Amino acid sequence: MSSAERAARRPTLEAVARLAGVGRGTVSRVVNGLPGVSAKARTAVEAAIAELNYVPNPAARSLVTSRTDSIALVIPESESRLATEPYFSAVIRGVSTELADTEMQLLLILVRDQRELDRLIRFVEARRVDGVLLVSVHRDDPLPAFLEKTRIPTVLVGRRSPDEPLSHVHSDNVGGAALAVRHLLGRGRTTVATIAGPLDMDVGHSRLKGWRDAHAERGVEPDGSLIAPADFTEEGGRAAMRELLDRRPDIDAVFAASDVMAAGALTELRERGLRVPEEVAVIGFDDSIVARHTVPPLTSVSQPTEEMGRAITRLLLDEINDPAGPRRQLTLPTTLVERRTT
Amino acid sequence: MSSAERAARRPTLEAVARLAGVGRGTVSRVVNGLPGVSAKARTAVEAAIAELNYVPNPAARSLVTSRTDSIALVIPESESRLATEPYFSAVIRGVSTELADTEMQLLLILVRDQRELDRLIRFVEARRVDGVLLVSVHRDDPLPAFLEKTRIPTVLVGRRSPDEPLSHVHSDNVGGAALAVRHLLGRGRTTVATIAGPLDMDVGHSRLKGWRDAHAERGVEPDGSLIAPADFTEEGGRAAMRELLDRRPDIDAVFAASDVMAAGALTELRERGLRVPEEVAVIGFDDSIVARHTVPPLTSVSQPTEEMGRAITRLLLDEINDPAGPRRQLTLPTTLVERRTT
DNA sequence: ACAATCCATGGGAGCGCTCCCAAGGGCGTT
DNA sequence: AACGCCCTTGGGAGCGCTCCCATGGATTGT
Repeated sequence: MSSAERAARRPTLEAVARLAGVGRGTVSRVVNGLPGVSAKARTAVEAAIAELNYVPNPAARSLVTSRTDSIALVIPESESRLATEPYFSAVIRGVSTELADTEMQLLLILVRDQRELDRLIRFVEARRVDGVLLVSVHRDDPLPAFLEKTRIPTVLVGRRSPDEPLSHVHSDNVGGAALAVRHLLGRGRTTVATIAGPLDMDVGHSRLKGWRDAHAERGVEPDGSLIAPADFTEEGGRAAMRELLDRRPDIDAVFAASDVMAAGALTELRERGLRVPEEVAVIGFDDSIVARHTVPPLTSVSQPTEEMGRAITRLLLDEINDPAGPRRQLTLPTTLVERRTT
Repeated sequence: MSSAERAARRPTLEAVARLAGVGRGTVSRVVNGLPGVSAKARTAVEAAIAELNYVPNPAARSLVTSRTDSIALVIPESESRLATEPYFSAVIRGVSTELADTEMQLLLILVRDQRELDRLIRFVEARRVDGVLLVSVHRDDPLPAFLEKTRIPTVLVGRRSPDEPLSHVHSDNVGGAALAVRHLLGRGRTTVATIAGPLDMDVGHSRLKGWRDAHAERGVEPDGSLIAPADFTEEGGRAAMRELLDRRPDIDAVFAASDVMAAGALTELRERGLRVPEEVAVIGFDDSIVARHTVPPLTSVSQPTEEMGRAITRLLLDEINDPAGPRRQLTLPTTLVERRTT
């Protein structure tokens, strides 16, 4: 059976070398696009590769180079968010696009409980990827620290705090939020509340800071009763809106730190019979598809989500190629997209 | 530097064997949970593994076993759909959940253009995964045929046609559609149009068939003017609704083959001042989050998307373990979720 | 024309693991 | 007491590739 097995087996470098009448080294050089191969040899090898339909065995390559040619995208989020947030899809698309002209592959790892976390840790320790992209970081998330310790190339989307040491990409959350609030204030709204994101995340803090900054520019110190933090979910946004309205019936505008939360707020406003935007103006953040679907369509701060996916990928590939280099970071601009809620 | 390098390098099986005072074979047996190891040897090996923090090198293992311990989830869709369809996220969650107590990893591969397709083909030919999950199959998609030819374990979500030879999982599209239309007809609606899915996909056909079946049960042969196919996008749904209304102003109900298309239809109805559900009732399909967000909230046929993700994964793992066995297939039930559009 | 270079080339060594077989030790049987 | 069996064990061979070095031929300079 040995010869039959051998026939069924995929061709190896060796087989190509024999057929092309050259040595293994030469084939390897051709396959990897390395210099130092004569035109004649290259042609012969290429013909042999085509004839045998040769494809290199990645495991064998990986064993000696100790590269895996793949990166992991880690999404540490509860069920609900991945379901709701078009944000993640956009990032995935960006990553995939940037990877398209690479030989790198994308591993998707959802971390929703301890079991999945352990699995990820084992995985990274086995160095089954060359680098890690981590989306949605919480202030005290143990994961970034773990990755840092392991010294595996890592790029975060977002950051734990303003002085994040790891490479990361984030959008100009402070600026974007200020943009939104400035817009509201500039149109005569006087009592602008905010549904903040989780305050254990830098996005939460930064968007809240933007809200504060815009007020400060006008010399006003907004009251704490105008702030209600929520958890980026729709139900959370709705509850926050309810709380805000109960506390401050005089609210005439709301800046929500995400579209999904804004959608929840809109539901609450509708329920209470408050007209949007006449009585209460609303602005969201993310400019996701939900913003186009609310009634009325939601004015929102747009961040280039897909571009963020591309950016983190680029930075990660850089870092993989030069792990000793400095950490990379990038802030992407935000813009205001006006629709009907303002 | 050789000794320094050696020190920095991760521990190998050999190192564990030395420390435990046993042979490589014994360590390998312990690591892989194989029988034929004495309790004493097992204990010694486990201690050594813990002390060295040993993690097996997957590339070395893969080289000899020619398994990769990973599967690919292939999503061959245009930008727009991945963005819009919560469907994909749900499937991903299901897959990930099912994989959680496995050592298998998930590779996500988006195939949006020829370049990405070529890349996928190379990838599968290099056998960089043990199996493939393919979502969203079109009738003449070359991919299933390619996978079949390559003889790599494959499970489809959906099917090319009712006699799909490859393993697959799909929901009861015919039954679900019939459920919806029966509901409409049962409530006194007389002119039930349908916005069909792409007719080059089995889902498109099957849901259309369900619409026909429910009419047939009542002995009516619905007119072709009540059918408008679209492409599962919101804009497509809206255009189809427009067309339908222009053709048949007497329509008093619409069954859309997806929630996203139903959302488009609602927009068009609102624009025309037609009240939902009073003048026109609407039912969607998928019961995705968009169904909860339309105004009014959309009645929809629910399919267990996350369960589909789990199911395809189970079937794929089966098929990987027993590639010679018969092809697997599974039909999952659908239910009607009533909201405010009926 | 001869030496000094340079470039293309072949192939040995080795990456870390699994597979498998031969060997050793303990036990039961007659 | 001698033999046979079974279970545990160690380690050689080999998976397919890259890395690197020694070799030989062609090229250039004087």
